[in-house]
Amino acid sequence: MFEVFRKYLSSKANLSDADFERIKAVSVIKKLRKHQYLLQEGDVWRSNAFVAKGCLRRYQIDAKGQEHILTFATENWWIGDRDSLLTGNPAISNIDAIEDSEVVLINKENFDQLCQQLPTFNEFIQTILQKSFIASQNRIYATISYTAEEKYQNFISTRPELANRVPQHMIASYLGISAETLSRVRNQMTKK
Amino acid sequence: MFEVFRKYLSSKANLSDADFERIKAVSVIKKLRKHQYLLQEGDVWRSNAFVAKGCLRRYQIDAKGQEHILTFATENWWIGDRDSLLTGNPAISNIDAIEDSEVVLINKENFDQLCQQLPTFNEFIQTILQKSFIASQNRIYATISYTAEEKYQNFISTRPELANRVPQHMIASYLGISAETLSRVRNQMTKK
DNA sequence: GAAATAGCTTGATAAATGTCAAGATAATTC
DNA sequence: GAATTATCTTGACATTTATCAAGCTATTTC
Repeated sequence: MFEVFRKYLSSKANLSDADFERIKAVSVIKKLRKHQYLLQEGDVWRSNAFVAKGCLRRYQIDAKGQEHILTFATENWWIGDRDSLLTGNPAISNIDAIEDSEVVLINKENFDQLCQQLPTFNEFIQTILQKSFIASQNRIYATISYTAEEKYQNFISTRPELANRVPQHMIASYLGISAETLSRVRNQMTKK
Repeated sequence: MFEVFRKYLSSKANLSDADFERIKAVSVIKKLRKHQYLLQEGDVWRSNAFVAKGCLRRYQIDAKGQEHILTFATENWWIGDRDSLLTGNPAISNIDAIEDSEVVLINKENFDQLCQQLPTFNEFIQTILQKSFIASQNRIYATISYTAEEKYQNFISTRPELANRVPQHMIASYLGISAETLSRVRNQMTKK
C-alpha cells in the first residue's frame, strides 16, 4: 500500500529515492474494516492520514444525537482532525471507514520533520492546505446560498466520485438537508 | 498606520528592527471610504491585505443578484481572495469597506519573499492559514446543523466584536438566513 | 434642517424543507 | 439462504424560514 502513496507523492512533488525511503520509514499502514473508527470523539488526533484505498468520513454529532458529515475522503485524499492536531485538545469529530480501507499514517512529529527536511514535500503540503481552505469557503457559499437541489447538483459536479459510492443519507448529511428531501430532489431531477 | 501593523506583527512573530524595515519597505497603505471596493468581481487579486483600521466584507453575488457574505474583517484581520491569488483567475468575490478603513497591502511576490526570508513571519502566516481553515470548517458545521437562532447565538459568541458593529442584514447574509428571520430571532431572544 | 436613504421591525402569506411512518428493495450477516 | 439490517422512496402533515409589503426610526446627504 505504500506504493499508492509513493505514486501519489511522485505526481505532486519532486522527490529522490532517498526522500521516499525517509518518508516510508515514518509511514504506518493501517487497515480499517467498514464502520471501524480511525478517530473517536474525545481522543486526541496526532497524525496525518493519507487514504490509499477505500473511503472514510469525518463527522460531528450534535446535541440531538444527529451526525453531520464534514468531510469525505477517498483514494489520494488526506483526512484528520486539524483542530485536535494543532491544539492537542480532544477531538470533537469522529472519523470512520465507509468501506474497508487502508490509510498511511504519519505522526505529527515525523510529519513536521519531513516538511522541514524536504522542501518540495513541504511546498505541496502547503498547497493542499491552501486549496482545502478555498474549497471550504466555496462550500460555505454553497451552503448559505443554494437550494436543496442546487446543493445536490453542485455536489455531483464537485465530488462526482462520491455520488454513486456513498449512501445518500450521508450525502444529505454532508449537504445539510434531510435524506427525504434529497430523495425527492433526485426524483424531480430525473423528470426533467 | 504601519504602526498598527508593526504592533500586530511583533505580538505574533519574533522580528528584528531590520525585519520590520524590510516589511515596511514592501507595505502599501490604502485608505478606503465606506462603500469603496478593495476588490471587484472580475479583477485579479494579487495581494495580501491586513486591516489596520475599519471593517471590510468579502461577498459573492448569486444568479438572482443576492449578496452572500463570506468574510468580515476588522482590525488585525487579513482579507483577500485566496482563490484568485493562488490561481491568477479573475475573482468571483467582491471586497468592500463597511466603514472608512485603512489596509496594509503587500503584493504576492513581496509577500512570498518575506515568507522565504523571515522564518518566523512564514511560520505565523502558516498558522493563520491553519486556524482559518479550522474556523471555516466550524462554520460549515454551524451552517449545516444549526437553526436560525443557534446560528445567531453562535455568531455572537464567535464574533462578538461584530454583533453591534455591522448592520444586521449583513449578519443575516453571513449566516445564510433572511434579515426578517434574524430580526424575529433577536426579538424572541430578548423575551427569554 | 429637509429630504432622501438605509436599517429594522412586524404582519400576512407562501414556499421550502423537515419529521414521522410505512413499505419496498437491496445488501449484509450468521 | 434465511433473517436481519440498511437503504431508499413516498405520502401526509408540521415546522421553519422566506417573501412581500408597510411603517417606523435613525442616519446620511445635499
